[in-house]
Amino acid sequence: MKKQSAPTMKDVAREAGVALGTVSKVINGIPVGEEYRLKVEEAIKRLNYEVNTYARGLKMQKSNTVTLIIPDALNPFYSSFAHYIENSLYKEGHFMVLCCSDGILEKEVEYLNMASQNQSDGVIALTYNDIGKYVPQNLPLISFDRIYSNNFTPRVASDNFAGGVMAAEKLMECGCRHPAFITFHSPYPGEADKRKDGYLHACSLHNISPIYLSKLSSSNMKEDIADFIKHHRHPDKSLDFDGIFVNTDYNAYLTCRILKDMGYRIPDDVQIIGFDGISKFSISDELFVSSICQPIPELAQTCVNMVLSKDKNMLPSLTLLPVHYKYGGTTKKA
Amino acid sequence: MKKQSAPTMKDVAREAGVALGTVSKVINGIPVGEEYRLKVEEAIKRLNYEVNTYARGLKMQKSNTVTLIIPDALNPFYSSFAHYIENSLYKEGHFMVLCCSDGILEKEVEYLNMASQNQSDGVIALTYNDIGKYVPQNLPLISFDRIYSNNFTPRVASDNFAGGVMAAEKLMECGCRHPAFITFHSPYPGEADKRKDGYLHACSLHNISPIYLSKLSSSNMKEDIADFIKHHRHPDKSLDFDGIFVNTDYNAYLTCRILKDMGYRIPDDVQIIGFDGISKFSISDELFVSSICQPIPELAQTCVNMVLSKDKNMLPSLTLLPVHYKYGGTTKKA
DNA sequence: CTGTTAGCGCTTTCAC
DNA sequence: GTGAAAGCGCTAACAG
Repeated sequence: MKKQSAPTMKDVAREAGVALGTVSKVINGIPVGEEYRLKVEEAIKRLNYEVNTYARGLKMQKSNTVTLIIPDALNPFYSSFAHYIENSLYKEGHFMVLCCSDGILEKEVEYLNMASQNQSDGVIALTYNDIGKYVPQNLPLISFDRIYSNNFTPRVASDNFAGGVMAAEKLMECGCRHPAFITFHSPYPGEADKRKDGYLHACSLHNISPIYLSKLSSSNMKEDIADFIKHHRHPDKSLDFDGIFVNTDYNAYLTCRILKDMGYRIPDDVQIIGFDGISKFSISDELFVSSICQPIPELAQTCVNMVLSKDKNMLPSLTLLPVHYKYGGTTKKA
Repeated sequence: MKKQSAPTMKDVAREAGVALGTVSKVINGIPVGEEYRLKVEEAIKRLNYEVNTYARGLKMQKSNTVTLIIPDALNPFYSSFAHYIENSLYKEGHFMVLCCSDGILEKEVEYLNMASQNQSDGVIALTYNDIGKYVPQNLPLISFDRIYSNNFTPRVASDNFAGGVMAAEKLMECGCRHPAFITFHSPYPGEADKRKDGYLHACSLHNISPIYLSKLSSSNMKEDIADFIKHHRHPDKSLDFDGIFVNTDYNAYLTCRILKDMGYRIPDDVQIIGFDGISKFSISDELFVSSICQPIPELAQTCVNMVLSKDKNMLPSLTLLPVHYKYGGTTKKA
């Protein structure tokens, strides 16, 4: 019976007529006599040999694998992020283990432990919860946006404050005089909260203090938005606002729908700017709403660079990348 | 200096005062004296011990890891599929290595080799290319939709033929008398081609032979669609068709846009049915177009069951899951 | 520069 | 029942 399993280094050594160590050297690019190298390379090709990464991982205590934890891969922001993380990792010769936590702390912790025991070279996490105290020792972790209670995990995020400012200025530039603001945020603090701060800051520079709705994310955001609008609607149907900055494209889209259902025209009666930059089908270049776009590919690349970086002690504790405005049909053209 | 790396089985054995093999047995659920078991379990807890999956993988030749190859994680169909694959895998105690191939054959082959050398327990592939002859031996592979030239890889797909039939019947039920058909397909044969067959079959039962556009996927599908429509438009603006089945939601959405831009009303002038069942933001339940929906969670579960199945020789070579129609605003309500 | 060898942490005989 | 010991395939230190 023929040998069932994949050829090993030993097989290559026998085939090439050299010692085991020599094969290892050839594979790892350590200088070796020309003729030896050729013999080994031929044998490798002949046997279709591939190094067993488990044996190597066991020896080297590393795996060429990085774990990405996101809430889910349905939300287009998360899945795009995963896509670009994979791309960047691939360029660096690493593979991505993708974990969808559903935002459940227990799952996040379980994935973290798995990453540790599986010798993941690191973890990039985009979580709802504070996993600060559950991070295994010696497991490099980079956080997207969320700040963890260990106060230690380097964070990468978009410049949300600047994005908020940008949203306010764009709305005014497009003729808004009464900007409003809607946000549904998570109970845990993150950079995303700064969208609001930037917006309010920019408004205050114009001596405006916008009306706003600020609540925790929930399942009845639609009703909350509708209530907010009704609360600011006069008997003659006029509104207290002529523009709204909404903290995510999805919420902005909901807001649009509700306003349209009430008979308002977008952007004529109310202009809307969202945040994220999600395009329809994720592959067209058509946004759901005018938006402050996060630079997802660059955010991903930055996370990858950091998680693979050699001297983890030299990593900046916070890295903020610039956002940009993109027209998406819910603002007036300049 | 304290021990840096994670505790090993040896540490547990020392801590518990038992032999190495005993610890292994406890961990693997092999019967062991009650008092020994307790001692070991305590020691494990005390040291916060976790098995090193690389050592185990090296020994066992398996990794609790399954590789998923998709073209990208931007397209919502692919990313949803990835999401549910991950979910199903997690339930079975496995992890998912996600690979985005960009539809490039070389990358697909490279990922396949990686999966083999990384001792992936199997691969689920949704690819553009025919990777049939590059599949490493002994690597369990399940194909989504695509048929490979090795004629050997079990396939899982939606019942596309039934979906085509369903689309035709739904259009007629909604009052269409002149159904048309638009498809942009890949150069490689897959179950998805049957959407057309089913549609034409159902039409022929009604003694109709629909006009249609059938081309290879490309970057200028928009123009192709526009040309097709113009070709079937009369001087009085009337059209040769009053309903179109388009082979994907994305293409259906493009078709909608083009028709609207030309001044036609959807669904009043033309009804449109797509295929896939993609919802806006992937998380709302609002479709882009009325659609024949693929049962993504079930497809994923089926792929996972098959790739992890014990007797690979008993796997059906083709498994077709039922689709269903869902209203999405581009058809008339019954 | 080459070949030999000792483990990496684990599972699994095989004696006891 | 338990414990000792032999590897899984690889790397790296060391001797030749």
